Amino acid sequence: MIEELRESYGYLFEEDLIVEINQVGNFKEIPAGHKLIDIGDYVKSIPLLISGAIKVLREDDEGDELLLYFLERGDTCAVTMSCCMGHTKSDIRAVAEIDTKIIMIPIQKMEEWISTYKSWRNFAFQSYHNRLQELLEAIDSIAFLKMDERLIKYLRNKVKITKDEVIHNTHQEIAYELHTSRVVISRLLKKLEKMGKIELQRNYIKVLSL
Amino acid sequence: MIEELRESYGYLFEEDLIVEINQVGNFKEIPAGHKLIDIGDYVKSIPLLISGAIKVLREDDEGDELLLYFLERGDTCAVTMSCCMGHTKSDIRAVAEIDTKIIMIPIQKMEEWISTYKSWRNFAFQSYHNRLQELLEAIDSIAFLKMDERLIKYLRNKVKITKDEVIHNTHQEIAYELHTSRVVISRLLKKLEKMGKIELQRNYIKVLSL
DNA sequence: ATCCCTATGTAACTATAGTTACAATATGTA
DNA sequence: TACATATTGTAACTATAGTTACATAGGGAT
Repeated sequence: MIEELRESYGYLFEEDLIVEINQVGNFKEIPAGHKLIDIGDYVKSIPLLISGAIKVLREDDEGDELLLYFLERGDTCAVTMSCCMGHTKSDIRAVAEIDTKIIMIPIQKMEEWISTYKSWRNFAFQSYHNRLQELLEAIDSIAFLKMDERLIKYLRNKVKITKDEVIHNTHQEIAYELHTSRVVISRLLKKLEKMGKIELQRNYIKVLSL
Repeated sequence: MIEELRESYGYLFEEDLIVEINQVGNFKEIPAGHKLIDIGDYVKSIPLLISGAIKVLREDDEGDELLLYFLERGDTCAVTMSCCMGHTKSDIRAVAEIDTKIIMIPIQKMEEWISTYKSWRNFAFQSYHNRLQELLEAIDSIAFLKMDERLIKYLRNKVKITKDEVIHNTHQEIAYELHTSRVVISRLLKKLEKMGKIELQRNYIKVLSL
């Protein structure tokens, strides 16, 4: 397990820190679809991603969702970090998009390392930086793009994250993540199919050229 | 000037740091409407707000804007900080909403203090935390609210930030900040006026009960 | 006063998205 | 096989937002 850690974070952290993460961190394998953190949860540790992908979602009053962004190898969830340090409840939901390996770091260690390891501190700042960028990207999509463009962006991103040109989602699931209705998604997908960009099947979508 | 600094940041920073900020910081008075930072600018210093308010905006491909959030006393712009530390161009625009006093901190000092002053480091993390929250709020508004609700939220916020129940903006200006068209805003404002919530005049809007 | 520019009001229309309703098809299970 | 359930396709309609076009009005400058 320390080899995997070294592989993902060796270029970021000194050996001392890697060893310490290996000691105090809690290695976990998360199956696709499993919920890591929910809205309202008190968070006592933050995840470092070793492999796989985690999607981060926001919820409205009615309980409907909106996909914010994905976390990948080498990422951590700055929003969770932010909750940890502010000792507030989580305001996002995190769900494994594919099978994922993570190391959970307890909050005390996380805060301690900010003082003791410069590389960890830089990592923390860099994570915030990355998350701000992702949120700005999300805002751009929602505020500036129409649903058809958002859908295309979503499909492209899905292929990139899952490394699979076949998207294993129903129209309903896609509608949830884009915070719209199934009928709207079916309509737009059908249009993309007629343009020869995708191929629609039950329970999956094959991306041809987007 | 150090008194104003102490007033706004004394509860956050130790006296040593206050003195140092006073020495290296560049005190500036910004008149309402003045642009502090534009998209694409290289940023070599970050602002600490002493008084007033700064609005932070995002731009789309066509050059149209979207208001993200306001900065107030005790705030700094984490997005700018993030650009500084990543040595990238600014991806937002910052404009004084009202007359504003700030102290500009050069980037080298900012990074130095992260190592030397624990209170500064906490401040930096707290700023990121606050900005993430504001961006999530912005996403909620754009993704989950309809234009009429967004407008009400906007008007309420404007009153709070400017501490003035009279909003000195044209419909066109409001439309820019909400990334919609003037006609839409005029329409919705007229509806609010008919409901007795606001009073419309040329060049300003009086908020009665929102 | 007259002129000009900006701001606002409003109608009519279009475009996009969301909703309702139902048919058709696929897939798994008894 | 027959049935139940989930998924997708589609039409028809409504709601919301964006666009175009033009009228009206305020307020300053000459």
